[in-house]
Amino acid sequence: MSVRVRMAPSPTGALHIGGVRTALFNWLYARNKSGEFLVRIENTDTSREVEGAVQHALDSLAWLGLDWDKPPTFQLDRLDDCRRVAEQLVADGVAYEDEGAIRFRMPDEGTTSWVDAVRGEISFPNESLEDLVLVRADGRPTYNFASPMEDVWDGITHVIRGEDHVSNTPKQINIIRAVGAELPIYAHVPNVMGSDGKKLSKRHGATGVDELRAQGYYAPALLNFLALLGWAPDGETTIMSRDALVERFSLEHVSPSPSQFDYDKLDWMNGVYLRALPVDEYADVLLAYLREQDYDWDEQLIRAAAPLVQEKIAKLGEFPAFAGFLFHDVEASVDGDGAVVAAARDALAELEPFTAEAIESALRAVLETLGLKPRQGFQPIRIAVTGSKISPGLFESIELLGRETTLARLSAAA
RNA sequence: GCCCCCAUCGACUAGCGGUCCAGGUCGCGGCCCUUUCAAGGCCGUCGCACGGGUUCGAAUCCCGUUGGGGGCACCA
Repeated sequence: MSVRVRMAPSPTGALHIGGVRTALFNWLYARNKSGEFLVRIENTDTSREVEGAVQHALDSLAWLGLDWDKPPTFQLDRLDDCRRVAEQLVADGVAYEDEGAIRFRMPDEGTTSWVDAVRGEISFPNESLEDLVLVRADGRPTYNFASPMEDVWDGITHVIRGEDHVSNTPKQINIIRAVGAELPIYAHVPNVMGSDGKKLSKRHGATGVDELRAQGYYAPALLNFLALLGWAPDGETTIMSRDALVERFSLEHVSPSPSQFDYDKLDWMNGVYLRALPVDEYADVLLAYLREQDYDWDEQLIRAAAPLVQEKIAKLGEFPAFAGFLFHDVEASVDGDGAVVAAARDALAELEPFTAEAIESALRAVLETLGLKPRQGFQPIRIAVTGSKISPGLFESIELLGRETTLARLSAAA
């Protein structure tokens, strides 16, 4: 039988890091097995639904390059089917009415167990299973009823989900058995924790895919990083393309224990991906990011600045602060006495050609004349021109800025 | 409280009884390079939670302790 998996977000907010990681594992498994990856929206709790959350989740998946094979389905659409099954279960004597709701009669003795694809055998004593509400008094099915039924109807072969669902599994297994359907294989993947080992939350930093995107993380890098959270193909390989990830992914190598989200490592990996891009492509990515963030800066200048920053910044979001001086005025400031700055201005005033190479020679000559070491001499010039102690290469920056602006800033500082 | 699960450097992990006085990556420290910041190069630091077994032999298997996580809704 061909593999079919699904991700099942509830539309209650932005897609969370843990949620995409689970989606990613589903997707990788499906692609690895040449199976299908479905998206199902679990929206039976209408009261908690957030406007636009569905589209938001789909956008996040698409941004990461996770494609789905059929139009997304909605749990609420199967309300009638669920009710019908519940009534049948009542007729069969395995469910009963209780204050307007329908409850499923869980077995009282023995155990319910399954072989989890990532954790091995898991067993629950049936006496710990409460009789479960299948259909609420208002007629809406509950999650623990609708979810397994949809898995059955959709022909889901592998239920790959977060470990918070482990304790739901014995309940769902009993329901599926009661309707006489075949059980899927279950795989419970570990949770993603914050840097202190506690549940990932706002205080750890960005927790939504949209936030990560806004900070300038590059989708392929994030994908790679997320895949390595709780999974590793071997002990050596860390940088893997989408295709390599698909080719090597397996449930057996998914770790059963929770892992911490390490922003430092993500930053490093993002830098690795960004630096590896051909310059043109890097410029495209940078430009697209800035437009997405509503910067209306000149395209040609952005493209020209791209090579100056590619090796310097790990996240696209650093660009405005790092190279913004090319696009807007800076506050005039001096570091020490203005002598070098004034001398630099004079040296550049008539310089031809106004290229990085020529600028470097001219400025080095200035330092030589003044008896300054590069470290001492270039810093005041950098601060005058860029408004910051940290910047892209000075000479290239000056060339890009142009003579007029450069001289104006040097004069203002001197 | 009850139920389930997990346990290798600070972090992500490799390891599925001998090839491990434990390997890779991030981070961290040092040095080199250097116009700042990065990047890069070299070197280094740090770990099998603890206690019992099993075995000729255990990071690897079993039991317990401790610690951590998840769950106990007419939420998903």
